[in-house]
Amino acid sequence: MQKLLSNLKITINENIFLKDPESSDLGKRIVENSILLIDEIGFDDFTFKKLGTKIGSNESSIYRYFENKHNLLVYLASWYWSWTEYQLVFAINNIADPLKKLDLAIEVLTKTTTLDSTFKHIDEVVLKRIIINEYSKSYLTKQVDVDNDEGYFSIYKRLVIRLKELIQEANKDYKYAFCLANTVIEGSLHQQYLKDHFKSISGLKPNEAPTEFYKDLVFNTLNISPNE
Amino acid sequence: MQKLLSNLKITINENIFLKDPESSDLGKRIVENSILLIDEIGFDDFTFKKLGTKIGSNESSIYRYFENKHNLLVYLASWYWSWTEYQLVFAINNIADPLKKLDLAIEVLTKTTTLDSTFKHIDEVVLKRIIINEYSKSYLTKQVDVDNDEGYFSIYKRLVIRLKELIQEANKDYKYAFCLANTVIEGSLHQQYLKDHFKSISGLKPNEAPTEFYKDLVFNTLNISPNE
DNA sequence: CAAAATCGATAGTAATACTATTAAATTTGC
DNA sequence: GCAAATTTAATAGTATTACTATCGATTTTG
Repeated sequence: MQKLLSNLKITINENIFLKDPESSDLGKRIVENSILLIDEIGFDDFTFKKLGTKIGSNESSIYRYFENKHNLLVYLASWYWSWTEYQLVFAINNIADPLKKLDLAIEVLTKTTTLDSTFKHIDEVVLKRIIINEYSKSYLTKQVDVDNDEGYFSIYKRLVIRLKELIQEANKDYKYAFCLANTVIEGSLHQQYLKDHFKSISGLKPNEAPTEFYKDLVFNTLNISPNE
Repeated sequence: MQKLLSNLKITINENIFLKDPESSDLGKRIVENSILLIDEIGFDDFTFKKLGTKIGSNESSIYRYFENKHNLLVYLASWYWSWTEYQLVFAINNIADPLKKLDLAIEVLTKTTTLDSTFKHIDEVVLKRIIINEYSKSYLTKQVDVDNDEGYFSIYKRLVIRLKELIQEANKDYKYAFCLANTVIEGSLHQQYLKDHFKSISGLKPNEAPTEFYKDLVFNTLNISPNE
């Protein structure tokens, strides 16, 4: 995708990190290479020691940026959802028709991710793979309620609320707008996981995004159809 | 729920365990108490050592039943999905109308779980909570493709295929039967998780199951409605 | 240019996720 | 009913993880 804004900065809740990784070269290398390393060996086998070796730095230095690897994952996820939110906002900006807005929103939220050159140190395609493979591990924990109170998931929740409002705008009488919004956002990740690892029960072809499925699902459920 | 069959035995793929936990008293205590302990402290903090202490047995004895805690989780999940499959099969048995069958299937797959007295050593209500909180960790791993080849997820996949066929029976022309089947089964777990931990974006009330949402979703999407 | 902040290196700890061995207890097979 | 086979408990041990603490050396900044 092309640049949306040349000086766009993604802002992440300060509770998530100890020192802002955007504030130094080392911080950016931590973020950049943690994405590559988690993609390579998986979050479960990922350690700060291995990351330190990869970036030619020390384990203890990484601990000065993030309390632990869990918080680093929350940081990466927040970055991804914030980036996605920007795309959503730009996509529907200046569009008046609620159905067209909803159509574009589903498009942004379910399509295959492409590289955004605005952020040099972040590979969005690889990051998306991490979100698909690891995102649920960031909240399926015993500390989820504490983390939630700290605001760790506020960007994600804001995105769900945005989609919920677009759904409600498109059909004022629909009773399950929140459930449907969650279905599209989280479900889309799951469908993409199935495509790669559970082919026999996935309804998607190797290079297909679940976009058409979700558009059909949402517009039929709301009993409306988007004006083309 | 009442007994379906008094001598029902849930059969689990032999690759998942080293020694069948149903074959001994210790094995049953391992299964029974692992459910309670995982629910209590979460899968991430759960260890065989802690389980050994809880059942007054030894870590090394548990390792004779399961290679590691990951396989134990796969075992518990297989048990849950197999049990769910039985409920589904019995619910739609002898029903001819495809729409009524689909309606009952959604009911079974999305409703709140209640205790089944057929299995004395397994608390299905607690097990369901584990499935909601931990199931995705059983496949979001780097070994997922190997595990899949070993048949670790075959019961789950069979359940998705059953629902897909019911969907297709209800509407022969619908193009996304697999995507929709996955949406109902996996999505239902996610909606129940949100209800407990992300209230502000959950569309469900504290004691509400997502059943009505999914019935509305499926029947509107398929452009049909169940005959009552 | 001095003070403050940052970083790398090293060391250390408790816990985890196992494996191996051995002896005691229990089950079974005849 | 007893010997053989199996199962279990107990102990010990290993490599790795997930940190914390300390301490110079280097870099940044005011």
